[in-house]
Amino acid sequence: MEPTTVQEGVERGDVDRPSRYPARTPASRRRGVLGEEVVDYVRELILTGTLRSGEKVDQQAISEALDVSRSPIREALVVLSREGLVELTPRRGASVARLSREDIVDHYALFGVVAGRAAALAAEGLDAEGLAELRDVHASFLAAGSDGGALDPDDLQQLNHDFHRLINLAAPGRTRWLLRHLEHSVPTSYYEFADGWNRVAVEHHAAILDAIAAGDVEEARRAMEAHLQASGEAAAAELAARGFFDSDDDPEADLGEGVG
Amino acid sequence: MEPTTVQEGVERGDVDRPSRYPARTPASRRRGVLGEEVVDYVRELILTGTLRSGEKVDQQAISEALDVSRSPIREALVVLSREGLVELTPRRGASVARLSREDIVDHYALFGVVAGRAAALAAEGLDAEGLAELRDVHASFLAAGSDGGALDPDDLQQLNHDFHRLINLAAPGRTRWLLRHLEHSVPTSYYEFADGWNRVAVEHHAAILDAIAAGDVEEARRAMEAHLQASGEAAAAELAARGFFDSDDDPEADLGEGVG
DNA sequence: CAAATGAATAATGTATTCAAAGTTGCGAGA
DNA sequence: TCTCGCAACTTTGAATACATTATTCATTTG
Repeated sequence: MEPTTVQEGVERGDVDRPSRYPARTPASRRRGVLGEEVVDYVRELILTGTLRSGEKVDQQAISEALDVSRSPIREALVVLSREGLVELTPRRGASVARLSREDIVDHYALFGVVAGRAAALAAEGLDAEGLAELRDVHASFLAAGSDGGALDPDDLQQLNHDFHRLINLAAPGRTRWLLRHLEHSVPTSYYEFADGWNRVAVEHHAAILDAIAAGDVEEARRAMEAHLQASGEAAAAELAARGFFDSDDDPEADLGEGVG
Repeated sequence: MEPTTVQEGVERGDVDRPSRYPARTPASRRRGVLGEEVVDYVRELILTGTLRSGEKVDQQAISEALDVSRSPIREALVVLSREGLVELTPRRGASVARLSREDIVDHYALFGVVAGRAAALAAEGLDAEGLAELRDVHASFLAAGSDGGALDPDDLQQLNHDFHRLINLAAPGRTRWLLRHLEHSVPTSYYEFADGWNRVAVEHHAAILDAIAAGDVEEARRAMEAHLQASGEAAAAELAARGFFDSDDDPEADLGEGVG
């Protein structure tokens, strides 16, 4: 790339900028997906609360942190703005979207409404094979949950994901497409199986599975909506713990621009 | 532009400045929004059937057509890929998404499910003022529909849009956000009031309005879902007429990859 | 002393350049 | 003649360069 980078002259005391944008250089730097890499990077910064609500997103800082030019960063910011995680203001760049707790809960409610449609369709016409697979995955999930943590969180996350994916397969392509996007633009991986959430999730999944197996369309929809609504509460709690939301009692909150 | 738009997010410090200098946004200022311009341009090319399903999107051609560099074009393609109108393949560029008739119908079904949620919320707690406004808009729409075309399509479109917007105001921010995106990534402006569609729409709107006014949550949801499902059929028909879908009689149809 | 003005600085949006991968077309060999 | 392979051409994706606008900061002025 650029071995002769001009790094001198940056002797200012901005030691906190690199801390907020941790350097990262994955070995798999394939060309053509750099933008996606940046998306994941920034999304994680936002969802983990490193970048606070309303804060300006510094393109150059990301550029230096990931050793990537601003072109893919710009594209990533466009993606994130479509996900609703950042706001683009024409000549003023990107800032972290001001999502309230209500927004998160609402997001999951939407998620539930759409996933409920998928569940209803699954209850209507899921073939025997699909149902068997679904039972299988649920059994594993159930076992893992009862063991009290025999599997690591990643596996639980995978099982949870598989459960939903199998159901969503019953839905048409566009529904699955929207579900993918709704899932990605909000935390699903980190929080979900902390505490006793997997216990709750297992029960929810059981209810959903039963309804689908019984061909009870309305109940499948209702159970799925309830499940994701509860997930929303869990997600909101987790995000709050991370300092994702604006806190009035936080005096250090105004790091960047004094907004409101 | 549109004085009826709900402006949100513009929270620049000085809110009430008793100034004699009214704000003005010159249309000539097209810097910083070039990407949006390209988005609209390409989207129209796709939705009008000029760019056919599966066809490659030529960045250089757009660049020359709009006299714009490839940077904003690239960003526009990212936006369109998030809307599901184009597909980005890592080193092979962008191609028009292969949306089937089923996809369009499904898209509107999703639209209906989400809008149905908004309608349900409206039925739950729309204030008197909002309800009055809604009745007002509907009355205008009804009159225009009965006249048999006294207003031009743009005005009808505007009234239709207002009707839905007023209902959606009862929903939380994220629901409105998703509805906006669902609306934009599919034809809503061109087809809707051709033929006798406005007659049908008026009836649907009446049913929705009645349910909301009566506070019948379930009926409001059902009526809204039915309305958008019907809209989906109309949209699919219009798109088919434009040659949007792959036609079997077109031997040049299979240009790209076969998508399972 | 506060507010306002203007220059200096930084950051953004867009254009342009560059390297790498894809695509195409032609010729050699079976 | 058909197929495979190689080289020239295209196009993409990323980096860099440039022009314009936002922001900061010191100075001035009432």
